[in-house]
Amino acid sequence: MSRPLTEDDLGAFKAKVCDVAAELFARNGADNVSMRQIAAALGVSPMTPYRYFASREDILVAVRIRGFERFAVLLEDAYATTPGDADAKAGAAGRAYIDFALANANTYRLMFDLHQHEDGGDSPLGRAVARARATLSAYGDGLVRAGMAEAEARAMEGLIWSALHGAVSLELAGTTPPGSAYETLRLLGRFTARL
Amino acid sequence: MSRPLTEDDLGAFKAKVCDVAAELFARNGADNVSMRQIAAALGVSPMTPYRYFASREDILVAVRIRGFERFAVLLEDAYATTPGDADAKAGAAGRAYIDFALANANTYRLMFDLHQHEDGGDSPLGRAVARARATLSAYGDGLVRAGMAEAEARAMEGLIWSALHGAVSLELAGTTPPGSAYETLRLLGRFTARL
DNA sequence: CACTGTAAATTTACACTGTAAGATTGCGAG
DNA sequence: CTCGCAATCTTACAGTGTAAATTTACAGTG
Repeated sequence: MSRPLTEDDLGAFKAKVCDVAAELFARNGADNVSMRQIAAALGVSPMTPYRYFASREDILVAVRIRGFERFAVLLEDAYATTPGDADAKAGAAGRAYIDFALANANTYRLMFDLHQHEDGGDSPLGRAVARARATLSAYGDGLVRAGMAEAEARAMEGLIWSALHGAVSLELAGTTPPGSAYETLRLLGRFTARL
Repeated sequence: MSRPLTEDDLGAFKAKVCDVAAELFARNGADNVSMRQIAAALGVSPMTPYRYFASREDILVAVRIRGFERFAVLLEDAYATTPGDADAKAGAAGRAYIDFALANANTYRLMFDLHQHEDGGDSPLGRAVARARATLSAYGDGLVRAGMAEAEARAMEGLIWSALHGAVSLELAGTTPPGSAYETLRLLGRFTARL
């Protein structure tokens, strides 16, 4: 092909790799998708993706970021478009959280995979995670405005996130029966309702 | 070697495989340990473990079971030996939970790996998980005795487990900062304290 | 136009994986 | 001692991620 590689074409190809990889990961689980499969689905030779990504892990990171962004949009929408007080909005966001996780199990697994090596947080991935967390922060802001101490409100966010993530993780791992996550959310709503 | 293979010798070798594998998994992470490494650590040829386990996955399951059993003992001990009311005991069990997860990160990851295929629950693994859950059930029993509806008490257990598992998972994945899990436990204790 | 330098893409190759299949070993029974 | 067979070891294969060598095809020059 041609000599230089436009910044745009470069980005476009990277995006295409992400699309194809995300699709394959979602269908088969990230562990069951090889570089050769991704390349084949792109109609390209096995080594070509390496011009655009340093390694397989790099592609995983890129797809994780996409996942967190899609996730963040869903949570933001649920929170913003649901009428009512902060608790009603938070409940809707909670349901959106669980729905996303259960409907996109493999993507959710990939996003929260425990085997990734943590980076400081000031990375593209870190920022995508922060955005997904932001909806929760909006809820915490409301608590602060209602008079709760800042630290307490942030800890409260942590509890909510932990409970949601724990509930869907246990359900996805088959450790708890189907429907458990919703039950946990229901109980969580009871708690948050009384301050 | 000899002709028959005593039931005991068979079990003894399986146990040795588990010991060695658990050690390697804990040190390097399950993904970074190959059959050949396990065999080498046992001083045996690469295919020998296959006389005792059907597959690599089978060894993972066996090690998972051991993990859950060790975990269950810790939780039971913390609950049983801590003086005070049910909340004090539950708090101690919660601390034991977090300590175990953070101190044995790779083992915990293996135990709660999201990529395992769920079996009905009536398997050796299912029973080991149930035993680890039992301490939580003891707490729920106390709630029932104190007048809470059965279903509500069980859901309460689910919430506690979800919050603990979520908190340590997020911390292990580097998604939340160190110490977050303890903070979540603290807040959880505040809630359970007021019924 | 042919020629050439070079970036992109492909092919080849290597070390490694889980594990199926065949070859070897060494003890117990006859 | 000899034979059978269970336990083990060796070999082999299809697959992996990816490094290195090779081919391809265009932009710019004479």
